[in-house]
Amino acid sequence: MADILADMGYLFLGSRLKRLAERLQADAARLLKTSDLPIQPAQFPLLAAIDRYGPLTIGDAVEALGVSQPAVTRTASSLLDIGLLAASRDDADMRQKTLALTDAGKALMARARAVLWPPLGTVVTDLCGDLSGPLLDQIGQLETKLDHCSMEMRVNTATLAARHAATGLSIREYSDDLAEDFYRINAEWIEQMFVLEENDRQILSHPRELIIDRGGIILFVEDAELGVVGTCALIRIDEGSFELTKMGVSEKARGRKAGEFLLASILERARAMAMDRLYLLTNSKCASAIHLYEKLGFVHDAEIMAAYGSRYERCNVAMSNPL
Amino acid sequence: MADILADMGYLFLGSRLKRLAERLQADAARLLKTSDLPIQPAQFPLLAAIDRYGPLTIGDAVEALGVSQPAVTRTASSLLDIGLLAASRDDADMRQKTLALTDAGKALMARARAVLWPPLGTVVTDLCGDLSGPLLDQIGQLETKLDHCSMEMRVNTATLAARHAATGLSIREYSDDLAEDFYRINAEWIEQMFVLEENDRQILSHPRELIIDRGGIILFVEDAELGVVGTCALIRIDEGSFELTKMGVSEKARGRKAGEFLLASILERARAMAMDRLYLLTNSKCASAIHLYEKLGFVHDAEIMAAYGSRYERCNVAMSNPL
DNA sequence: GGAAGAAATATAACATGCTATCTATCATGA
DNA sequence: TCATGATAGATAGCATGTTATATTTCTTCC
Repeated sequence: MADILADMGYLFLGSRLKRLAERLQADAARLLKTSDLPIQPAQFPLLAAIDRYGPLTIGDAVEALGVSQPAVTRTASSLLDIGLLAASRDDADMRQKTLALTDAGKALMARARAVLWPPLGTVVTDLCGDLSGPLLDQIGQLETKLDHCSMEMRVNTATLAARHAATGLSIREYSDDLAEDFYRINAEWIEQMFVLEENDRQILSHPRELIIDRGGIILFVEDAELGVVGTCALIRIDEGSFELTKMGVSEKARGRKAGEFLLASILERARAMAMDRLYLLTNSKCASAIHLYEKLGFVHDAEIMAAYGSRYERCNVAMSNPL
Repeated sequence: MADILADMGYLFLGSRLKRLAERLQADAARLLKTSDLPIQPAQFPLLAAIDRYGPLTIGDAVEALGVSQPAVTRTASSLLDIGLLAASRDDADMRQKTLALTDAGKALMARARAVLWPPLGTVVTDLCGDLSGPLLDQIGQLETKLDHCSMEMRVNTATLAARHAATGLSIREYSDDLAEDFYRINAEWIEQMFVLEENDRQILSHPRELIIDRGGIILFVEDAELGVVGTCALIRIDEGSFELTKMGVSEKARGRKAGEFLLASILERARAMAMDRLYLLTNSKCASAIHLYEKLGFVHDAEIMAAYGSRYERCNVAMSNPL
């Protein structure tokens, strides 16, 4: 089914912008919730305006926000109710009401500036920086990008990345010049704990053909000094089923949460792909890995074990992620 | 007071898009009303989708519109209520509901295609065609344009223009190569009925300096065969007051509503400029002009007469427009 | 100094988007 | 064949935008 709003072009520009805006706002609402900033997205601009310009009357805020006066009045009321704003009547003019941030309001804005704005700003700037051409084209491109990976996921990933950047770690996408690293890192731990099965060798030797080209993903974690120190793959098994596999972190880089960073990153990507099922197969000897899987939401799954357990000799544990 | 949404750039992109979208939708609502299309702007995409793709189930429509299922269900219900859509349950699957246009719905869409889409499409395409650069810049440019003249006004003007285009008339903005026409057309009628005062001569000789550069407007009406046959100006007297003046149509072009077209066009522009007061000064000898002024909303105004009546020798009638 | 109009907010009513959840029907598998 | 889960749509409830209008307070002018 085609998209009528895109089909009609400029004629339905208003509806299309609204749809895009709602989508961004819905993501913003979820981000505010996960960042533990207990406000609604529409309340943010008013707080930001007062934070930036100092105390404002309702009328000032109407101008600063560019929305209707009743909208500002309602937003202000709700912020007064939850104690983020305080109102004072001016002696000079008892009609006016001056809104100022309370300490709680200041604290909230400080937190927002610290934890939400940096990743959000980066993500939106990057997202829009790539766009080009006429307005409608840019909107179409933006919609396509968001279809592929929502704003929320992008911000979560960026947040995670920022947290680890401080420790010198960063995530890289697959490219052919990383194929060797993919082999090396996995061969290292597999040979140490088990034996390389033919199945392993095939996949490790042909990552582009057997993983990427079939709709899978490979990510790497790179240390600023040590280079590429970890990798992990999602292989598409059938239409909506993916297997998380070939996850390894070099011994020299252990103990720095590189594995957690990698796994969390690939899970973000997985969630953005609307897959039905994500599972993994491993062995009870890999206790620390299993602990990590559990930490990030995987649960033991007998059904998966029964269905796929025979694919590797070494497999005796199966887990799935509810996504 | 600055605009916080613009100030914060990409960070508040969602809110900014929403504001812009609401603005366009509000204008669309007014246009639907004035075009006597008794529906809400959000109902339009559903009708258009069915009109274009044929009968749809609710589920199909969800895909086509790209909004949530409850939104589609509600829109469909309201359109069923007012008789523009008809629903039928499919024998094959009693859960599904197929929506089709009724005769009334088809008639409405036909009318919309005939009277609303052409001017709306033209206006939005023109408006967005001029935009360039990154997304935020284009949004800013679009906002500025709409501040200057709303979507609704632009469409009304375009509609008017289309109606007159059929008779070979079109409106042109001031440009320096039309300065001669401005002088010629006004000198013609003034000299015929009165005498050219020094005041007139100044203004007619320096339209850019004395009108355009001071925030005023000059429009011309052009005939496909006869060339420029009429003109009219709005002069800014002070901050919010404008005087409509120097309106004339060549004798050879009378009787073709060129004057009405011109005056209606400049009034559209005037309304878009949020002026406090718009008045004109004329003489009771100009009976047909006064009739036209009255037709388009001007009323006799003694207060204006008292305040400004002495500016021209020939003035004995003052009128103002409530805008 | 008091009435009238203007200005700053508040309130009401409605349009529309969303998420979450309910209901009715269909499809599937023991 | 019937329970069970999936699917299509309906409903409830909220967020947030709008316009129209009411209320309170100020300003201005006779």
